[in-house]
Amino acid sequence: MSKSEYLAGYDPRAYPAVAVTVDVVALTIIGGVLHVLLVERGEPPYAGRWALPGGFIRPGEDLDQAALRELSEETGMTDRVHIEQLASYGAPDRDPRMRIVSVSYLAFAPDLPDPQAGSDAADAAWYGIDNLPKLAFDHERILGHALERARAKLEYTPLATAFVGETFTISELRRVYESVWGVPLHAGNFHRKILSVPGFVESTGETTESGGARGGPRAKLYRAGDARLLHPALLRPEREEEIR
Amino acid sequence: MSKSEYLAGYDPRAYPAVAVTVDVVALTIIGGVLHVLLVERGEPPYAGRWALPGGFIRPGEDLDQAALRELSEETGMTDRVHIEQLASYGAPDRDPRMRIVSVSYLAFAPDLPDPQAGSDAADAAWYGIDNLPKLAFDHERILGHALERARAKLEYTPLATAFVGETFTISELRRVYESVWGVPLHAGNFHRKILSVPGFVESTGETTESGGARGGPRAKLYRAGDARLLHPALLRPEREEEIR
DNA sequence: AGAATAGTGTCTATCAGACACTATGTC
DNA sequence: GACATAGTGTCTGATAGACACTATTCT
Repeated sequence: MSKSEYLAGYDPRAYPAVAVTVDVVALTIIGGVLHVLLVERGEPPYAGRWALPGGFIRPGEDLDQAALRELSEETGMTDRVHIEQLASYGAPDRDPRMRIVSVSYLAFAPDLPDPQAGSDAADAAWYGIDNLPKLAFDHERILGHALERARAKLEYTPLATAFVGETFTISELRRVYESVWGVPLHAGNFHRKILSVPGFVESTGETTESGGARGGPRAKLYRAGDARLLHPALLRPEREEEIR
Repeated sequence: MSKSEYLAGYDPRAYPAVAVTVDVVALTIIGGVLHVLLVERGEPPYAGRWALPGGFIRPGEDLDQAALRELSEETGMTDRVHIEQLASYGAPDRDPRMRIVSVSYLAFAPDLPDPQAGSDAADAAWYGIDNLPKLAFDHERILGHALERARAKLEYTPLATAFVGETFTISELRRVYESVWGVPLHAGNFHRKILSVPGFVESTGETTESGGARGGPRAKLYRAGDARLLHPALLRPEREEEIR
């Protein structure tokens, strides 16, 4: 069959159906450690294995809507949730049931409630990023890509404010960066840097009710500013190993 | 129907089929101007309208493979082509025929041959980025996202070397940046900056056969180095308007 | 000769990071 | 009192960008 015949006669409806799913990498910070939301699968394939929450898109539903729905089914949250699309995965054998193309999403939220298991999941829980179980499908790869994206976006967008409350201190913001990047940052320099980026944070004029748990003065409170990009960016410390 | 019943009974095969396509934003530089590959649609919907090259994924084919196939059908090129995935688009009404989720790809190549129209396309041509026709579907949106991604990736990856030949001069590389970013750059500072980024380019020891068309000394030739990330990055000049 | 280009020298304002220090709070 | 934290001062090395200049090659 020539290329022309192949193309002219190609009709997707003549082939086995393709299904499209969304998989959500939902991140939050618990006790200073980055956590990801996982569900324990109740049905084959991979029954009993942990996986990213996700599911099939429904008729009339846009991809973003599907991701937000899947997330709210597990967490109940729809407010103050930042969600954005990541990559899509379509290896022919990535799901043993049928051809499935999955669109992955990244979500961030502050102090999330305990997750609720959906009916297709036996359980749902937040897992510390350094304490992950083996995941179903190609979800480890998806999670890896999502983490790298999250780390990079902290550098040049005000994304970190999505991990904290409506108002926050500079130290709280610093702990977000430290948790996601996994490196300690210099408190003094970080403080100055944040305040020097136009539109990143704006002062509320208030301070915390009391000092820190282990002492220290009351900290000034800030809220997210109107910047969509940070300029100059907050660059991660040198990562020589990633360059080549 | 409760959430549980809905989820437990949900079977994608019970719903109208979803089709998955790939759409490729292929960029090259012709005469110092960034160009994008477009095809003129031969069949409804949008017959006669220009669109991004693309098509349905085939059984057994990964997404990346599908994108490369679509690109080679129009250009005949498979070598020295950089291709990478961008976003996916799945608005329920983005194609009038049926539910179609499209995965977009970005491709770059140097001095491409004239495009060949596939049988599903009436024509194929390179369009200057400032001289585009009205596009079919949501392809203007896809193209906009692709351009922004390409511009950003020039900053922190050696992607520019994908637009030039195997060996190139620093000036050729500068013209890539100027074409894609659409701004003039300072030749002297650019030169020094490129050579200061470890692994971006490496000298071949050769020079051009002759000086430039309008005079000037022979330029040293370089080839792409082994860096995957540029550090420090080559930042675009200030873009105040994009920050908020 | 005149013009354009390759490549280098140099200066300045800015910035990241190191270090130090004060003030304020908790235990 | 001991200790941790918030926030600021200051210094240094690196860098981006402006400007200048020389050498080379084309028309």
